[in-house]
Amino acid sequence: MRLTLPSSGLAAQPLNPCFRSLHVCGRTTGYDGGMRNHELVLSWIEAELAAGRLAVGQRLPGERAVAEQLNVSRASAREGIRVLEAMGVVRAGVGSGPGAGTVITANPAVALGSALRFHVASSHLPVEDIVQTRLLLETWAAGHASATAPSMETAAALLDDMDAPGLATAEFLRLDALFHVALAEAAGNVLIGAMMSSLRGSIETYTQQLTSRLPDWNTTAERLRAEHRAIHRAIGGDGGDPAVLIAAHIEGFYREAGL
Amino acid sequence: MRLTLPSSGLAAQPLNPCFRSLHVCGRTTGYDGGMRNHELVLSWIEAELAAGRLAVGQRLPGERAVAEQLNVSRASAREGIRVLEAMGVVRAGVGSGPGAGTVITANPAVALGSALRFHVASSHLPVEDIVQTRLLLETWAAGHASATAPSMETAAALLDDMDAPGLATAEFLRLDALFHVALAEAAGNVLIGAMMSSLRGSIETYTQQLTSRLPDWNTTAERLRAEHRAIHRAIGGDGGDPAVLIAAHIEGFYREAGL
DNA sequence: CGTTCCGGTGTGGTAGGACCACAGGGCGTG
DNA sequence: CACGCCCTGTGGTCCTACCACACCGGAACG
Repeated sequence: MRLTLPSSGLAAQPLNPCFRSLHVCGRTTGYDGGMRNHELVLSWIEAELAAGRLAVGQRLPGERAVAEQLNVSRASAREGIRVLEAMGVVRAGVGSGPGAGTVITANPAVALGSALRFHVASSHLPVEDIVQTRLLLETWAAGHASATAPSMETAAALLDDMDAPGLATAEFLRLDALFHVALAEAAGNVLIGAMMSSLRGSIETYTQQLTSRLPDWNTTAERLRAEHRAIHRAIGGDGGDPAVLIAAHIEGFYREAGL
Repeated sequence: MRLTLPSSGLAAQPLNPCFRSLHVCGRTTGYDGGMRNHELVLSWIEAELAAGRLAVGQRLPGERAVAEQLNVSRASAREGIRVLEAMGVVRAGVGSGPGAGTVITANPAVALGSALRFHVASSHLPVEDIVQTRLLLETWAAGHASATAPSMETAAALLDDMDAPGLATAEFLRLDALFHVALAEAAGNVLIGAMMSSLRGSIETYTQQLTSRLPDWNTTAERLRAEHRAIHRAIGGDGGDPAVLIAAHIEGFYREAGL
């Protein structure tokens, strides 16, 4: 239960490694607190990020440079960077010039999304829990959405797109998901927007399966369109409680699909 | 135990172009959809998980075995496994015997937690958003908590621990965090419990800084203890709305600290 | 017969070197 | 001036060889 090194708590287990053995595994300086080498990379980058020496949009030093700087092998540096990529903190690109190399990004949604998918796959995260959470987040977001938020225009455009005749079901659902995410973003909370985005992604296939259980898709789609318009109007201040409307909207869909 | 490759006929054929192109390096004519090799490992394990061939508690094949099976190098296999570890899907342990090797776990909280920390560090995730989200999740959880949930006993024990005289501030905060997480878990939603746990972890240092701005810690601690008891009683049905109480509890703390 | 010790074995962790595919940028040639 | 080739730096991959670790079974000892 080591609470040392508070600024970077990735190392949960001691896992006392091999590097303090005289000179073999490199880094004779020691004092890594039992951290594996790739975690060393993680905590270093976290510190650089927190100190402002690295910022979104900048490029990370090359893998070889990172490895040399931290006295680890390139493989260890790569492992750390790989984790960062999975967390949506960086984006790797080959070649040279702008856009190449490892660039710092800020995409919390990918981190949550992929992790959620895995835990759903391992049957330790019931889909009902995700749906329930989604309902909670969206209801809150609708209640706090600002009519003047830029994403509200995006939402309006998506509504028009969804009116296109002969739209395939999958395409409709995709636009639907984007619409809901746009609403969540209109509340101005980055975290909740990211969570909504991840949640929708992790239950996307599930939602598609649900549509096949509907009695008549066209009728449902028409109703969804109308409800979307009503929610959008309500956020604009045109009568009605957005939170109530969106809660009914979501619950109605799952109920009709036979939840 | 030999795991079989997801049928797909061409498993016998070199799935990896590494063997075609003069036996060097990967993916010349990739039929892997442009997927990097470590992503191949990820999708394979996800498939095995979804198919039930891998389950929580079981051990993953050794890194060397995974590498050979997917026709990738051990380094690539390790990168994939490292990502899984960061997502809380597996846990790596050296040595032999039970507990050693790469064991499948289910710990969504670590994934969200570490990712959140990084995005806070990169200044793309305001702490206020996290606090706001925490308030939302906890209020909901308190309103849906079951008095008979096992974690309610844990919560009660934590309350007693917090009554210990001469408790250090940091230790009190640690117990406090565990208490709130226990309450969230009592609502029975795995995802929300995991999110709460991550959120608390990612703002832990921030909370500790806040305490230094309080006029008198002892007074505040006494008030927090009383409020905790009241919330716990309310969930047990002993009068009062748990959601209202916990919302006031959280908001009160941040207000007193000068939010 | 029980106990202790020691090496074998399999696991993750690490290092280092090598090569490939890619994308620019600079320089040379037309 | 324009075109095209090579040089350079980047991530991506592979291989091989180690180390540290923890169990486990057989050998040696009391």
